[in-house]
Amino acid sequence: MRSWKLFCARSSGNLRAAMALIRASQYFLPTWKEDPAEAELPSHKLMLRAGMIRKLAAGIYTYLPLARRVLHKIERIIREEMEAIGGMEITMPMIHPAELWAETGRLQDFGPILGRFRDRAGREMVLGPTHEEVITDLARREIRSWRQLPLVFYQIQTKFRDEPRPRGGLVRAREFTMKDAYSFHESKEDLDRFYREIYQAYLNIFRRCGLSVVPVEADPGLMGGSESHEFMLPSPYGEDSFIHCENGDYAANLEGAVSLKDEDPPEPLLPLEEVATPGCYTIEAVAAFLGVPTRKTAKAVFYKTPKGLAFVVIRGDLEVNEAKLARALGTTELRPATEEEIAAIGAVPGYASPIGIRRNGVRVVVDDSIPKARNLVAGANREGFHLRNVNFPRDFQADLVADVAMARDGDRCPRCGGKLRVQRAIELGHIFKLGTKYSEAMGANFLDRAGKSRPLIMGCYGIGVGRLLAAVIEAHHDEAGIIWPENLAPFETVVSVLDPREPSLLNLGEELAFALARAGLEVLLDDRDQSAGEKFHDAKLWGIPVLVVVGPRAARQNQVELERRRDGVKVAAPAQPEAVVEKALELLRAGA
RNA sequence: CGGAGAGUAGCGCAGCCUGGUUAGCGCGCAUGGUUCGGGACCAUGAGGUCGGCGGUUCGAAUCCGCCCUCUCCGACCA
Repeated sequence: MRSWKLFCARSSGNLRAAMALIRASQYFLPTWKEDPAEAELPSHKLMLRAGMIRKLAAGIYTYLPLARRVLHKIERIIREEMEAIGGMEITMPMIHPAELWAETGRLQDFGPILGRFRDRAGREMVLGPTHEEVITDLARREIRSWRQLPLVFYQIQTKFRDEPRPRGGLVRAREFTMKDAYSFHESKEDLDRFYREIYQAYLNIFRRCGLSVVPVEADPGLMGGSESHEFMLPSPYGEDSFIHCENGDYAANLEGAVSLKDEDPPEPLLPLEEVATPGCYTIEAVAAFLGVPTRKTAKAVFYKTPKGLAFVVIRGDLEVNEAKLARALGTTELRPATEEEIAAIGAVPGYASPIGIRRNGVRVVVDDSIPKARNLVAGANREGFHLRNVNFPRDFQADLVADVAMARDGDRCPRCGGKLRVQRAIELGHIFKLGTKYSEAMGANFLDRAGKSRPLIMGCYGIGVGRLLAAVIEAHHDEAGIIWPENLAPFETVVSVLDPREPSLLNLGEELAFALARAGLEVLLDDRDQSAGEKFHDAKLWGIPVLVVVGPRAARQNQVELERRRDGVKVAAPAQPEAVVEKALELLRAGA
C-alpha cells in the first residue's frame, strides 16, 4: 500500500507533486448551501457560498484560500503581460503624507473618498486610493535625463477608497486590490507609442482571463489628461454604463459619449411672442399645454461651480450631462443650483429664460442642439408665461456653445449615423494619457536631448484585480456554481472519494490524485467524510474543471468516473493511474 | 447625502401588529450509532447581551426615542 507519508517523501519530484495535491479534509473550504441574504450579484453570492471571501465590514473583505489561488493565477497573467511591455514591478506605500496630495490639489478633489488619519506626531496621513503623487515624487527625485526614459513601473496592491456606496461584493469594494502602472516619457509621441502597447496588453490580459471586454473611449475625469480608455465587461449587474454603435465603430463611456443632433428642417424665424402658461413648471407640462413636441422647447438648467453660476440652455427633450458640462466649463466641481441661487440672478424657477437674464457672474452655456433648432418655446422669466419662437443667436447670446447633452439609447452614432445602444457593464480597466498634469504640479522635470528642462510626460493604467476576479465569475457560472476557465481554476481536478472510511477507496483516491499531481495538475483530494451529494455539489460550486469520482459502484468494476464541469460530459476510465491521468488531460485539453 | 428595507444561535428565517411560562423552526455544529453515487437517517447535546443605549410598564425581542450596522434604489464614482 502506498501511504500518504510515502507521497510526502522529500524527493524533489514527489515534493512538487505533494504541493500540488491538497486534501480537502485538511484545507479551509467553508461552503454554504443557501444563498446569503446580503448578496445580490451572482459573483458575490457564489464567492460567499464557495468559501472564497468573507466580509469584515461594508466593502471590506477577507480573501480565503480558494480565492487566493485564483488571484495568484490572475496576477501572474497580469505580471507576464506587464513585463512583456517593459513594466517593472515595485511596491509603493499604502500610507501617504497628506502634504503630497496637497501638492496636486487632489487632497481637496478626492474629498471624503480619501481615508485619512493622523500619526502620533499629529501629521495628517491618507490611505492611498491611487499612486500618481507617490510615483511622481519618486520620479522627481530619480529621473534627471531623457537617457533614463522611457520608464514603466507597476504594482499590485491594496487600495482604499471610502466610496459612498460600496455594493456587489468585490465589484465595488472600498478596500480592493488594484494593478496600477505608471509610465514616463520624453515625448508625447513616445507616450502615444506606449499607450498603444499597454492597450494591447490589457486586451491580452482580459482575453487570457476568458473575458470579452469592450474598450471604450472614456472621460479622464479627476485624473486629468487627454486620451483615456476604459475596458468594459458587458453585464446586467455592471456598476457602470457605456454607449456603443450597433455598427461597432464607436464605443464610449456615458460620461463622455457624443451623439448626433439633428438639425430642424428649415423654417422661417418667427417673431417672439409671449404666451400665458399658468402652472406649467416642467417641460412636459409646457409642451402639452401648448401642443408642441418637447424637442421644440428650450430648457434652462442651473449649476453652481466654484467660479459662479452656470446657466445651461438645452433642447427640452435632452438632458444635461454633468460630466461633459464640467469639462466644457473647465471645472471638476459642479452641482445643481438651489432655488435661492437661481432667484438671486433674477431668474424665475420654472419659467427661467435665457432672454433677459442678469449676465454678471453667470456663464451662459448653450448646448449645440440649440443653434440647430428653430422657433423654440422657452421661459419668459415671468411667472406663468413662456415665449414662443425663441431663436439663437437672434434672441440671446452665449458665453459658450458646447455639446453638454447626455447621449441616449437610440441616438445616432457620431461616426456613421448608426444606432447607439446603452449597455450596462463592469469597468475592469482604465488607461490614461496624463501628460504633464502631475509632473508640472510637482516639479518632476528632466533634461531633454537639447539640454532643456521639461516636465515628464506621463501615463497611468489601472486594473481592478478583485473586480476582475468577480467579473470572471459573472461571465462563467451556472445555477450550480462557478465554471472556471481552466487556466484560472483554483484546482484543475478534484478527486472525490465517496466513502473515505473505506480504506481501499481512500487508497485508490490517493493513488490517483498523486498520479494526477505528478502529471503536473493541481489536485484537490476530496477525502472529507461527507455524503456523496455534498461532494458533488461542492465540486460544482467550486467550479473545478474535472471531477474524478472514486466510488464503490464503479470501483466494483475496477473503474472510476470523470466528469467535466463545463458541459457535464462523463466518461469512465479503468481505475489505474495512467488511464485516469490520460482521461483527465483529455477532458482538460479538448476544446469546448 | 436623498428614498426604501433589514438587524433574533455560524447561515437562512418565524415570533413583534395585539407586552405575560423556559424565545422557536430548518440547515449547520458536537458525540454515539446506522448509512454511503447527486445537499442521508436515528438518538443525545452545545450554542442567544433578541444590534446598542435610554424610556414607558408590575413585566419589553414585542411599545416609544436616540444611536450604530448592513442591504437595495438614486446621487456620487481615478
